[in-house]
Amino acid sequence: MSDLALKYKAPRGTSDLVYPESEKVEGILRVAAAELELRGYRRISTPIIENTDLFRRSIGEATDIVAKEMYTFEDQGGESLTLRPEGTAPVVRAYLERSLHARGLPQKLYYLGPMFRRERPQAGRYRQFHQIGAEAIGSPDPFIDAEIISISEALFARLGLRGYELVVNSVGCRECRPSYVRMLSSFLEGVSQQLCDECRRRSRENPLRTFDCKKESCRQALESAPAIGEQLCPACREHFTATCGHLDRLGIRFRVDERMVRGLDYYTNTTFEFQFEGLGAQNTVSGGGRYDYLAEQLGGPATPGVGFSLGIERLLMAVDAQGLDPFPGLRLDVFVAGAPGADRGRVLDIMTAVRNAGISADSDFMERGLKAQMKQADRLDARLVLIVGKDELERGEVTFRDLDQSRQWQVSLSMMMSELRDFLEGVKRDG
RNA sequence: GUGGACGUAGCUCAGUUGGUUAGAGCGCCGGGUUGUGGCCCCGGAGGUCGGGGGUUCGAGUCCCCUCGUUCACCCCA
Repeated sequence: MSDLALKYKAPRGTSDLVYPESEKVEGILRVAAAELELRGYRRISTPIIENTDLFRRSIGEATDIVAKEMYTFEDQGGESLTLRPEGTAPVVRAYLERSLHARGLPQKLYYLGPMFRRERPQAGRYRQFHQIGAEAIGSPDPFIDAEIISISEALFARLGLRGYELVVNSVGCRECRPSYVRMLSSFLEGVSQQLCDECRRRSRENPLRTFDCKKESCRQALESAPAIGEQLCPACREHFTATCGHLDRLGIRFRVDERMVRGLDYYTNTTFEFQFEGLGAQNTVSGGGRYDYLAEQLGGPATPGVGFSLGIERLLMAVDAQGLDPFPGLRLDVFVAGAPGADRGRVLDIMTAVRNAGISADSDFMERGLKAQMKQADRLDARLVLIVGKDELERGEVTFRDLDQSRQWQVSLSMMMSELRDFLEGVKRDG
């Protein structure tokens, strides 16, 4: 295969997840799901494709995601479908479509799976990436904002992660945000001479975005820009204060950054991000916020909601960067090796018996010699090798070989299964 | 979409001012042990030097194009 240029490769920005990394990811997802379920969140799986309009309406026509990053296609029936670029809109759509409100409020749902955005890949950014996220739909209570925020924090703690910062902000509601944006716009007009071209464009199209310009000149020009905190209406201010208070009560450290902007249009009130050190330019591992008008925008009744989503690849980058290895790869319990002269059928019988007892077992499928089989067992990191040879079979025994200790002993076939169980229990107890 | 860096065996990389059979380590396969892994020794397989074009007597080495990877911008998980 190496003499020909490979014809097919994973599409740009996508990748294959192969063991042991696949097992590590599986482990992380299990812990994440456990943290969610611990808090009463239930799993929801929505389709990977949705009607294109769902995303246009919810995320916002002017956002980069909708304007240039969606994988959109027309199916044979002429319907415009899009590979989901994010998880919240589909969940809210499902909530409305399936009348989940009838099952009690709030509906606490979590999801897990691939998302698609057509961007230029770079560290921590892929065209197909994976998120685990949760939505609490139906409650305006700041307690639930704090709960949503706390989930990522709990997961990071479980994985032993450090070196991150939680940044929170409030972007107000449909009453106070527009007047703030107008105020900011007129401020930006005043300083437009000092802004870069990019920021001048942003001042027109999405004034809040000027805050994330990295150029020193722009940052200086924005020093005296009006802050949203002072412009929030009393209700929003109260909501934000309460949310922060609840975070304090939960013992979660955070920083309020009134200039933090998030990319989706549907956010209201609370927004937040967990940013990590040492991950390169894409350092937001988890983020989210409140979206109190989203349900109505999708044609449903006014329904408040809050949620977050967390990037699995970025989480994994952080885990690796910090040298953590919370989920080592799978280990095989038993390798059944056939020594020369042994009936391979008997080897198969033994392997099958072991597997039927719920103990993982593998054997040789390359018709190799014993030496090569031992090597294979070592490579599979087997806890134990059962050597089945002519001598053993004549005596009605098998040889047990402990690869870690380099010890071996004989066991009669009748005692094999119980000896096996004892051995495995022993190694597992000793670690 | 824009910019930079890089593309030599499965992996990590060497390859002198262009010089003619393209190397190493690791990995893989086999042997050294008539039935035994990890260490050691020996052998083997595996590369049209990303692809195409050009310059040259001669190009992995120079030039152009192209594809890919990667980092950054934009933006976001």
